Amino acid sequence: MPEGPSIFLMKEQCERFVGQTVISAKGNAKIDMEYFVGRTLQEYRTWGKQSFLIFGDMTFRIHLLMFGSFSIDEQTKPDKSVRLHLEFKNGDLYIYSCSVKLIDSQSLKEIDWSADVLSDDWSSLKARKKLKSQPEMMVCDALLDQNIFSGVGNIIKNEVLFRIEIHPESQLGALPSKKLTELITEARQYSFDFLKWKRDFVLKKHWLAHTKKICPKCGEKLIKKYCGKTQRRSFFCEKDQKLYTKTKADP
DNA sequence: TGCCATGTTAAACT
DNA sequence: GAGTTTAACATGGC
Repeated sequence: MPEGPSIFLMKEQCERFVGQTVISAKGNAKIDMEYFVGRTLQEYRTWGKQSFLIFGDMTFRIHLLMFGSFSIDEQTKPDKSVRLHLEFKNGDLYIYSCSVKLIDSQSLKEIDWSADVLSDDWSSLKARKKLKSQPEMMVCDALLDQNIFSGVGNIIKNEVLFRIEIHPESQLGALPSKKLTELITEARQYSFDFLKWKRDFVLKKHWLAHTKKICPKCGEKLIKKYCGKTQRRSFFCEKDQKLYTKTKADP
């Protein structure tokens, strides 16, 4: 469920609750549910994989982590597993196995909204600056860095690197300028492709590298390796994806 | 049954 | 204290 585009789709479905007043708030999230009863959902905003339900001074911050899910109107899981259930006049929102935090709405101002790859405010220039400032960093880690590419997850990472033919363990500082541009452009572009395919329930069949065994370009075996500081699995083709490194490997 | 995975955070270490 | 490693959490599919 939860890479940025999935959260974006969730927002689309939840926007019907904006302007609505909470009739009841329940669930096993460790927060003061009563605070929201009688209050109106003023805005529903997302930043990468995070969702913000804004109620005046306070905001629910929801993160679906790896296994989170939601449903609208119909409770789809056992009652005790509902993390958050908001009842509105025009429907019900149920959210499961996620992280729910209550935050001060003021803190939203500190978020760099331009880092969200799906946002209209996305700034490729800022992304470039952030990437430039960490030349030692591996591209596989950079793509998963939510401060740089908010919303990008492991699937998008693998597909982007395959598309632009860069080895996941390449270092940012060693990338030619043109490749750096491709990295930034494609991180956003693939996220929109992901969104489109996810909307039509055809995402998986468009995967070229992620979870695949054979390279669709050259037919060679794909490598599966846990790369970088993030130690997330990477699927890549040693033949088609070039390794750019500046510093020598271990002495 | 056991393992793994679209993710993050906090505690426990060096 | 900084930086790093480990553990924890939660669910569904193979």
